[in-house]
Amino acid sequence: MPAARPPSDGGTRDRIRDAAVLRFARSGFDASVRAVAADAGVSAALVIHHFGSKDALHRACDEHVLAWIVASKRHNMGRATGGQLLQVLAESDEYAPLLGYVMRSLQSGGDVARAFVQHMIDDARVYVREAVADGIAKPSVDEDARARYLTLSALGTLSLSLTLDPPDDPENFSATLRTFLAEQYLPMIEMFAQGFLTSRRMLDDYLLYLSDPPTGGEPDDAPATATTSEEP
Amino acid sequence: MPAARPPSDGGTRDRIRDAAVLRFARSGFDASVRAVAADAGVSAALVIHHFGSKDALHRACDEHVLAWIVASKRHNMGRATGGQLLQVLAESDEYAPLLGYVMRSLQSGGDVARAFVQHMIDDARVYVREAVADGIAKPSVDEDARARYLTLSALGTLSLSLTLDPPDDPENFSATLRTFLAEQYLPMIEMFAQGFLTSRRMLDDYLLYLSDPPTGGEPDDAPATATTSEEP
DNA sequence: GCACCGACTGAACGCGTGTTTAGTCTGTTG
DNA sequence: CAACAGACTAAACACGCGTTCAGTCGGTGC
Repeated sequence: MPAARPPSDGGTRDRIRDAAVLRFARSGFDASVRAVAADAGVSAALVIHHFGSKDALHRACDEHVLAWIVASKRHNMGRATGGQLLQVLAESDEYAPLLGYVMRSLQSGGDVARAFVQHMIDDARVYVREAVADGIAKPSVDEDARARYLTLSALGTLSLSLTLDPPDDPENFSATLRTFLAEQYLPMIEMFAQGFLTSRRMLDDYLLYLSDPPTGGEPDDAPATATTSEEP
Repeated sequence: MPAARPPSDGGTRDRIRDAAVLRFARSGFDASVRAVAADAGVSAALVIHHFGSKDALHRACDEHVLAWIVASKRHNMGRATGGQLLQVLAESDEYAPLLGYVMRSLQSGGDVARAFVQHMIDDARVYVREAVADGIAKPSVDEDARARYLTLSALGTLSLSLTLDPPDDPENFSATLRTFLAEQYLPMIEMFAQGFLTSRRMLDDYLLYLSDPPTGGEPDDAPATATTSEEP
């Protein structure tokens, strides 16, 4: 007979899954089944009974978090521009632990990481296109590549920053994100606003180089009359 | 009696350490002591005999890789600009596995990761300062923050990219890095050359906001007379 | 010769892991 | 009531791990 636990709160299986998401976010995916079980207030055997194996539990957590990502994106659509999406999500204390799970996945790879990043890239593509149409952002030679780079860069910088000095309180993702932005927002926006180089020369040289590759097949547009440019 | 192994090549301890660096780079730091021992052609007990514990072996690998970083930086100084440092290092097949080790550390955190990143930041500071002095790069409001951001951004993007789709052959870092650059070089240099936004407005607004914070203590320079700017 | 020492090994120990087993309890269904 | 089903657990199992133990080898100093 279990002691001081609500006899039927909303499905023991879900409670175990939620506890697992939280524990994985806190301690990484090496956390033991027994630790998850203890968090959920059940025995380790019951975890296996409900999910079959630890791997299957991991997959169930992935699916749950992934479903949440899709749902919350649909809900928050239009409420924030691309750059502030994470911030808006993190503000909600309810969803913060789920973002912790996503950050863990980002460090470990796997399907959630890929799917999450792909969603972010798709969003970025939309936001960037709108920004270009509104005259806020400069156009790019390859919009898809830029959206991908911007996303990988933002998430990679955040992930590496968190890995290098882990936050004191991984639970409160909102505070963690604020700390990160307080450090990186200035150089980031400076880069966005004015770039880094004083001239377009390097870019133009590389574009020329692309249109006249030194080896392999020919490109798909320019007739390529210029060489790799050596005059000033 | 050991069978077909050179009786004295250069110290068994060093051979074990080198094997460990390689194995950790390939399989991560969860690789077992027995696996390292098998790679080195010795027994697991001998590994412990020489290093005391697996943790100590890990630390020895860290120190070795760290020492290599310092030495090779000293050697390669001036041979490459900041952005191409990694590329130059990766070209040398001899050092490629060590870079694999560094990338693993970047994903796992710890002292090597911090020290490596700090070295890269220090280098970036120098290179950026020279670039600004030569008129190649635009000056920044906070040069240190920019050097830090540029480094974290570059390494974070690379690390995340490698985590999301791990290379087929983690051994030769050179090919891996070429693949990465082939995908990301264009949007990267585009960002460096022209930035992203069409106007400095967001940056200037943020600078004004910094000089007149809405709460807490006052800043250290401007007398802060402007509000948070709402006119065009 | 003989004692000593460090390199080195195979076998074992202790522990934590994921998983299985056997069984108890509770609610439902005939 | 009897029979079944599923939630749930304590105990055990099998395994891989880092580490320890007891002992063998080969070289060196006396």
